Amino acid sequence: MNKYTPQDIEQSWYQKWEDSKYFAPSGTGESFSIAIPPPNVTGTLHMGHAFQHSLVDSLIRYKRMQGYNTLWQMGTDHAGISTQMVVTEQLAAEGIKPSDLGRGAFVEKVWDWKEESGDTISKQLRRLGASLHWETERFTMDEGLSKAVLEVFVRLYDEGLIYRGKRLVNWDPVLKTSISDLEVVSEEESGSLWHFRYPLADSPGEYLVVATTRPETMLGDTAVAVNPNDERYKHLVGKTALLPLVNRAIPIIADHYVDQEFGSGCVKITPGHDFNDYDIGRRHDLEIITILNEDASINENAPPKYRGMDRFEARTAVVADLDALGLLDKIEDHTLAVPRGERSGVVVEPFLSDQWFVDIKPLADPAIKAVEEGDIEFIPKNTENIYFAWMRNIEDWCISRQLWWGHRIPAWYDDEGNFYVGRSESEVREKHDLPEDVNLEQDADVLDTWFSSALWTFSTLGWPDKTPELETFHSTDIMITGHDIISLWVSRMIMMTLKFIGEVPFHKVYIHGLVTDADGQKMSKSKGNGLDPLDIVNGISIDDLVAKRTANLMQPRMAQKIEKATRKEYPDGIMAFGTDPLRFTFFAIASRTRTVRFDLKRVEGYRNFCNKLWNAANFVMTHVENQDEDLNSSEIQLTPVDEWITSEFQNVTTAVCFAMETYRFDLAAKAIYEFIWDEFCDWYLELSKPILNADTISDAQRRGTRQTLAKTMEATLRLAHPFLPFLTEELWQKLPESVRGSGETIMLQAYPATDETLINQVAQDDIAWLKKVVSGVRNIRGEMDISPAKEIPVMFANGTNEDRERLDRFSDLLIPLIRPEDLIWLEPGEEKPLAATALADEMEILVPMAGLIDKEAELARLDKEIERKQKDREKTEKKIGNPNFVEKAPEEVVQKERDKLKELDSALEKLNQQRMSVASI
RNA sequence: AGGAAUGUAGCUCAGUUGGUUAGAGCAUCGUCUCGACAAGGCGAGGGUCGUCGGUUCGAAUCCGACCAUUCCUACCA
Repeated sequence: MNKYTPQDIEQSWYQKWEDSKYFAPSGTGESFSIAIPPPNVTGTLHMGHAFQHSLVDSLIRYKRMQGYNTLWQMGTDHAGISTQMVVTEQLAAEGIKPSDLGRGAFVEKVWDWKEESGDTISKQLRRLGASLHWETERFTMDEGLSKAVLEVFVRLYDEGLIYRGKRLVNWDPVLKTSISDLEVVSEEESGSLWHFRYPLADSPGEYLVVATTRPETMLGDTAVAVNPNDERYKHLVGKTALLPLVNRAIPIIADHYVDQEFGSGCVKITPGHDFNDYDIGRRHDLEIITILNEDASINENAPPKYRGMDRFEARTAVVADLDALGLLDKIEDHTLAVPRGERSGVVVEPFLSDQWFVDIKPLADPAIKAVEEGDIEFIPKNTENIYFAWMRNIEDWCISRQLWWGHRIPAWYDDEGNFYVGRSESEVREKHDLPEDVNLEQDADVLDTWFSSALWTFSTLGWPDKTPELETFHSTDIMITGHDIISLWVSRMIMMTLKFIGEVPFHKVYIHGLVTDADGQKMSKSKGNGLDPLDIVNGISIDDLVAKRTANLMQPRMAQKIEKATRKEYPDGIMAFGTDPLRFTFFAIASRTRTVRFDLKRVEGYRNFCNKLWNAANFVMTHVENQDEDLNSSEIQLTPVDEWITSEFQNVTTAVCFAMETYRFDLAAKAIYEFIWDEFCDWYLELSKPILNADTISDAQRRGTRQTLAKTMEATLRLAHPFLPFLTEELWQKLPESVRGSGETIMLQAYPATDETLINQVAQDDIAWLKKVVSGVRNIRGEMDISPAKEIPVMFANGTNEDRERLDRFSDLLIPLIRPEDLIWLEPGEEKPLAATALADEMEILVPMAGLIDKEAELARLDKEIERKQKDREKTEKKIGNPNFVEKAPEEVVQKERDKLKELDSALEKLNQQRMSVASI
């Protein structure tokens, strides 16, 4: 076998698995299903996706091998805003505006783009080894899912849970659509606080001072508010101010919302352009004036001078004009949270418009209850707080978007502005008895993408039809996603699924941490610190990486900085690590923390681990190839070494299964790593060599070890398969059929299960003893700088009968590991030579000093050991000396301490004696 | 402002229901080409478990306060 090169072995297996339809549900056994959090159909895979889907894939493979009827349902969503943006930008590059094309042609273009780029993400998922069921792949805009969306909309409307209304919404003036609260990101930015003087209408010369961060909105002011308890302004409540520039008389009102401490204590009220002001406006029945157009330019409700100006242009003009009138009191520096559209990056405006809403309370209440009562369990538990916090303060959901790409709202308007909701125009006509000569126009808006995603678990299974798939696989078992998705999607799925299916969409929600770079920084395009998972799999040159990170930047001036940082961090680019090492890294870092730092050093470490497994398999192969006679023989005798590794295999199997049942992917990975490297490779393979090679070993024992070697290797590959699918398949296929059976693929073999009868404490104790002896000698060699090649005399003294018996029994195994000149058992009373000493419990291991050992070095080594034991002894003695401890602690704990003290005393005595004799030279 | 989380070796993290000599990987130091593996073997060093209190016979683990860091929600116009 040649070197481990992941690229060579990973490419072909996936194709074979998929062609053989191994990912499809088996149709037998208890069902286990997971719905993929639908990636954007035109998007690309980022580290978060790769992390998430690796976790899911391990679970699915684990359950599939355990015999469950598994379904990992594939699908993508249409990502309304971002997809429309991408296509709009592409058209802009050709000098085409969407309005030039018209709605129908534009939507055609989007479908073209979907066809063109839609398989990127699928290819990427395949490269990661994701065992998704592709044959039933769904898309939120496909016919079936669109039917589900229609059905849900109409039913909710008929029940009065969807309504249309004029409300203040977050408005993106570039995309010219409403967006949800969750699509708005507010970050602190430095700005100014302008203080303006508003003259009082009835008292010439007197004025109020109001402060604002958005001067241009004053054009839409309809009141000034003060706190009712504010002594400074009490006398003004009920009076009128004269709005400068506009010359509108506006009332001075009292409202508890006003903070007396902030600014002047007077607040200008603009109900048309501020959410808080809107609420105040409703409380006080104020006029609502909209002064902006859809693109955030000033409209005809403002004085002629400002009409047509952009909002920021108007800001400057308003400030200048007020200053000229002597009404600018002062300007202060002020940091404020500026709301920007997540997609467009522009400042979002509160904007009054006609929108469709879901009356959310009736849906939210049962959804809250489902989690409270444990029908849905969040993992880790505390992430349910995010859910509860959102759900308990939930506001009606604005579901309409002023876009062309998406599910068009199924409402039709007649010429009088009456609207009718139904599954189609003809249904509407029939239902409302509208003859053909009544003109009907469908609502131009589309639905929020999350409206269709909310139906995901059941719409992908065929709803509204009653399909066998729905029957078998719903509710799904678990949803694995990030914490930012809880409000966006998880909550909406729970609400919609409870409403329409009457069951939960999933029983568990596993929330994974956010993948950051090695410094804990969120990966982002603008920071230029993002990694493409496939670049780690396939490798990338430094020039390509720099090009990728600096292309299409929103702030092109960052390019230089990004390039410098990138060249510093990856001077040679990224080497091709392969999928398995990348996946294993994801499992290893999937602990219960909020953020997981991703460090390529870890991938390198797990690549080394894969290499280790590869080489171990290589070794096993040389001992099982063409050995069918031995492998098939029933005349075998198992040595304690074989019984021990078999016993250890049961332990690791228990640990991995427990970890998977509790979604501790990190602990599963750790258990596998330690078993393979620290037990199987470091000890078992080494111990098997003398058995397989020595003449003194019986044929039956040799066969026993050969079979154990083969069986353990084969079972270990199955144990590791959900985590390292490609490597394990490759190695498993190489094993002879007499070892692995005649199955076609490892991914459909049975997952190992613990066999309690194979746990062998005696064998484990034997090997623990053997390890102690070997480690003792190795320690002396290492500390004394004795070459491993040099054969040294090794003596044993003061041992028990059991020690002596074990020494006899295991000397053949010990010899190759410790390379002694000879092994000598000293009888009690027999004189001990001056020697370096190690202890294996009671037994002393002696390496005579003559010509080998440096006196000072040995004294130092002994002192270190004595000091360590002395410290431990003091602690133990103190415990036992405490009458409260002896009285109150459980008997077994006290006894343990007593035994420990005895052992330490005996060890110390030996070490001190040894020290004296060495010192006396 | 409200809510939450985290603080363990130089770095990144494990540490189940309180009882281990507090562990691992990476990094560091020493050493070795011994027929699976230098992407390796063997050996070693490195920690007052953020600080101070409390509960307990016993605390990294439970409770409180404080300090530090991070995130989320709502924002003061």
